[in-house]
Amino acid sequence: METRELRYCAADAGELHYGRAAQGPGTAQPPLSRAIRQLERRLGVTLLERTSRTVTLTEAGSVLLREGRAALDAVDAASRRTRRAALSATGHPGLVLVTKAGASAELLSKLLDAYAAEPGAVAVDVLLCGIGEQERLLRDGRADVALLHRPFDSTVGFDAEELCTEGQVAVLPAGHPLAGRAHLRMADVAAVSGLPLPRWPCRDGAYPDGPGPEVRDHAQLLQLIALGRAVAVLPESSRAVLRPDVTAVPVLDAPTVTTLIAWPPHSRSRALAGLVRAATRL
Amino acid sequence: METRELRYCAADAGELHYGRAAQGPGTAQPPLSRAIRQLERRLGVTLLERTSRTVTLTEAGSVLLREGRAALDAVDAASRRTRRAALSATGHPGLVLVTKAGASAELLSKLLDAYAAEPGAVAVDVLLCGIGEQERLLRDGRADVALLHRPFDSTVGFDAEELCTEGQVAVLPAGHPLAGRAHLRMADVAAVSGLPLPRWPCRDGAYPDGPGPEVRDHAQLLQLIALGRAVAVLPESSRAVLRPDVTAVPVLDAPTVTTLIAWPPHSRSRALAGLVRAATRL
DNA sequence: CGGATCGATACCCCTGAGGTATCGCTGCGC
DNA sequence: GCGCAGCGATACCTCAGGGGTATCGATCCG
Repeated sequence: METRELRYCAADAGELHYGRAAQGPGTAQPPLSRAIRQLERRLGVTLLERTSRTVTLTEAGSVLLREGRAALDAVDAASRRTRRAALSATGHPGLVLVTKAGASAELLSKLLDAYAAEPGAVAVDVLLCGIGEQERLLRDGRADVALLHRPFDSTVGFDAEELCTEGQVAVLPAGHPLAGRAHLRMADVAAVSGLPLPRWPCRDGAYPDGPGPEVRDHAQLLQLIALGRAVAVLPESSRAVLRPDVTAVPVLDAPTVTTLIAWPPHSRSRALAGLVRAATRL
Repeated sequence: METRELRYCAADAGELHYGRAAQGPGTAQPPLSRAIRQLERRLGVTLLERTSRTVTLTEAGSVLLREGRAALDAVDAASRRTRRAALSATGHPGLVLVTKAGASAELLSKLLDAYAAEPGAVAVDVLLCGIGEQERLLRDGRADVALLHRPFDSTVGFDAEELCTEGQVAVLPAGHPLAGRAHLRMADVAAVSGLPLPRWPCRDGAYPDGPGPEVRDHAQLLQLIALGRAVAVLPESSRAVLRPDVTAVPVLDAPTVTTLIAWPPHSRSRALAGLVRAATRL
């Protein structure tokens, strides 16, 4: 199987429309149509059920979509990491660390300081990304290492070390009746009428149905909270980055959040090992 | 990057000889030479340092070799799993479980029985493989799930659940002076003169240097022990498969062995989930 | 110094991927 | 009910580029 075929197939299975799908890989509709037909013949499998009006994924097609995307990420990672390995040989041995914007800010700066103080430390580029994007960046080689947060992020498929565990706080508008309490329970937060929990986008960018407002990043979220349109439950450490017009109250029975440092399996870079060592020593 | 280029590159980086490397992917030397040159130009990276007599891997080349092999495995897995998904839709929904020959025999049969008794259980093919091969089989899609043993196998890159933990025993010739002891320590085993620990092959099939005999599987190992040419430290559960001419004595301070069930990340098969559930219930 | 070995190059052939035009089918609207 | 619009499949052409053979040029060995 060639990556071209995988790319075509992924585009088509994603769009379920040959014309639009062809624009992604930058080709025309007939080559795409032929390529998928040929791939189906070679595998002996029907990937797409097509009538002259509609295209639907078969069971096998959805497997190929999922596995194929992972494979394409692996191919991209091979090329990116090779290029970066060559760069680092010529004097620019950098690491790219990715984390969610707004999360673990203090931990991150301590980590960067601690690592920079080590002998042989290399430059670390920090990449701030949106919710759930770390996984992809780590898998396709755009990042070397990530800070993840259990239970929100999955460490599946990566190597990881736990760094710290913390409780969560409810973030409320400053003037809210509950804002004066010493602590809350999840039931209290859930029962706040008029302050629904916000909805975060799924991995495909779509939002689940529900009552809360749609949010995409921390700034949006905090603004909505300050406006009295939402309430959120966040790790304690995010207190450090809260605006003055919102208040944080510990939630005793919220699940604890574990911050981890994660990297692709079989990474054998000395710089990465040093960074992980610095992190676990914090 | 096309898989053809990756295949050529992997072959060449593995052989370090264009002529022989060309035989692997079934082509001639000139196309291979050109393909690698072109890949180098496209990536802007020197992969192989070649004189007119010798070929050596650069740092970047070894990164591409490692990452490229992983990517090729992912592509193979995509094609294999797609084919199997199609088969399972037409009535043959099987799982392939891989484990080291001779290990966890009892646990495995209990697991298979327990799973078979569940409603909706599918056929499970058991694949017995050599040391350290499970990882590869799981990664390239030839197997769906594996029984691994920490600390011998790595679970890096997979999802896993721990099943059980056990101590280890020293396996000695039946007539050996230590065979009568109730228990031993690692120091006792190490001090046994004339009975060195055997050497297992590395992932590339080569053996590390050292005094012990080279072994490749359980049968070989037990025969060597029975002959008085080696001693081994194995998990307790292997007692069940020992020959009568060897004796097992618990080693109190040997590292404990954890048996895990592992599967590729993001597997979403109902059958796999059922098998894992049955395993964790044991 | 000549032969052997190995990677690079030149040259040719031909597969096969891409593009344009068009067909055939289907659902929708008037 | 008929025509039109939208979509995937097909036909046909073009040509880039991958494969093969022969050969060159460099290097190591005897």
